[in-house]
Amino acid sequence: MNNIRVRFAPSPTGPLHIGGVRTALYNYLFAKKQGGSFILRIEDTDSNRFVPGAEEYIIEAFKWLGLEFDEGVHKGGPYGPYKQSERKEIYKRYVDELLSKDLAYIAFDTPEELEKMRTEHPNAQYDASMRMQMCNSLTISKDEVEMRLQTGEPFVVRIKIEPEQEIHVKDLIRGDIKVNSSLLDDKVLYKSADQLPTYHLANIVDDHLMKISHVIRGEEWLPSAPLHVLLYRALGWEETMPQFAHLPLLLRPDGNGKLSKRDGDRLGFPVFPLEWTDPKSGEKSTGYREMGYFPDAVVNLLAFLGWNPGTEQELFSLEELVQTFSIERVSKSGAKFDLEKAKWYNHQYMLKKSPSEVAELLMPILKEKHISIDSTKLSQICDLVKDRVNFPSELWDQTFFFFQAPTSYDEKVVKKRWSAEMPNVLKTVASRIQNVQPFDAEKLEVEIKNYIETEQLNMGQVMNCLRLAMVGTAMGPHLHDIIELVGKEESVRRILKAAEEIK
RNA sequence: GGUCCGUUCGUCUAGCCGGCCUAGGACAUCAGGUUUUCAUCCUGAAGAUCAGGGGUUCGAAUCCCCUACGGACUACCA
Repeated sequence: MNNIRVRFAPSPTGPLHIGGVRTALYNYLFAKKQGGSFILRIEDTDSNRFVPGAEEYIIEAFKWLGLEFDEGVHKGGPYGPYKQSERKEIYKRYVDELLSKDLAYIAFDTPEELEKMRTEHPNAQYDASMRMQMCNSLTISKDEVEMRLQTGEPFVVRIKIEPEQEIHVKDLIRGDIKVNSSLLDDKVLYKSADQLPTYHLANIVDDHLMKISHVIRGEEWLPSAPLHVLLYRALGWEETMPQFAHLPLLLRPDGNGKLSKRDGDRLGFPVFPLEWTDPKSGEKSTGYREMGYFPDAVVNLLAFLGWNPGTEQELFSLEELVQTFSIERVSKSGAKFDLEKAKWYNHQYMLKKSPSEVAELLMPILKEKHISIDSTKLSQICDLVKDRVNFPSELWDQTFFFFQAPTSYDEKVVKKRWSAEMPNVLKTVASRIQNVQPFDAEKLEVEIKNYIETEQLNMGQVMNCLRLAMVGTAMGPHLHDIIELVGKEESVRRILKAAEEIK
């Protein structure tokens, strides 16, 4: 382990959004490429928004994706605790330090007073130009501050931003960003109500204490990055400040805007890695896992939403991504999620699976239908159809005829291919295949083709009618393979039945 | 409104330290081919005047400026 340390720091306010998963993935790839550490920290400084189950969900999601943390809430580590609500005392120390250094101040303004200030001065913010008109330790006497504190009056601590300073944020993806400090407001760092810091302070303190070397996070944090730089400076940590990289956002597939849960529901793709049931409303949202996406496919497709290797290779395992990833190749503009490409990725990973792995995917569906089958045979079946499906759920539609006889015959195909002599042709085929030894695709093909050719029948017509008998419609893998796997007895039965029933 | 970030085929993007770009690849689309069928697969086509306008230069998608558009942020949320 070297000194590269990155963290993924979600707040447990609900299920993990797929954009968050991508942020975590980029953090992971960045760290692992350099042999660094990947840390999970839970940012639960907003007690009002806590959602039960969210933390467990996050951990399970990464387990499914195969992204393993080196340190974190669920496995500890040398820089714990990794949950901000358990670090109250730590933050308090630094709040006091900022206060004593006069780099922050105590404010007593009520929500109503703040509201009033904002309506009276529409373009104003709580900053150097405004703070002397507000109720805080800068405007009231020391004694009064003391008295208010004694009586337990709620307060917040705000950072005291020095105006007219030029702040530089160095971003690994976007380069140097300059902002004048006058544009920043005196952000709340700490609230007495729950004795917790806000994101900004907790974030800086934790990243410093946990020796985070690189902060890789979503673009929505870019506007507050200058504030963070100022906080590092105020705490005397600017020398060891982590490097920043702000990732482009994941956008909705149609129109513009940030990807949201609603888009997923409307357009039919998941925005969450795993299924999530809202504990309050009971509303259920599907996940990639439940839709039949493979974790390595999700990792692969997410990696390519905003990054590419610069070569023409598009299929990467997690290990290959680790080797190839570089933060410099992350693009600057937002990426729209493309459902079709997502399906294609899943298909590619379906193709990579062995017949027995695909059989494992089909097994639960068969079990549900009370169908039992020899596992070697099932593997053979799956080998025949795996290149025809994107998701495990499509497997049944491609294989049902191996397990049960068709219950109806596709009228279109009947109309196109059937003729008066077909019943007799089928009967002859049925009797001919009785004697095929061994009963395999190769021998069956010879026998059937031989018959069609010597009798000078129409190959397309006979084969399609035979398929109609075996499958019920014009689809599926090579017919001889189907007949072999369905078996002699059942195949003959189906062919004779079709000869009787199709008119 | 203000601040910051962004803008190459429908989508993800390559290219961006200027000439090899008549802008490359992938997904999707369409057309052929393979196949007894459907799917896969193979081949090909169509698809971007590089957001628009000005510069700089012998030469710009690539550098600079302006405009437009999009997004994020603008909470005692993260």
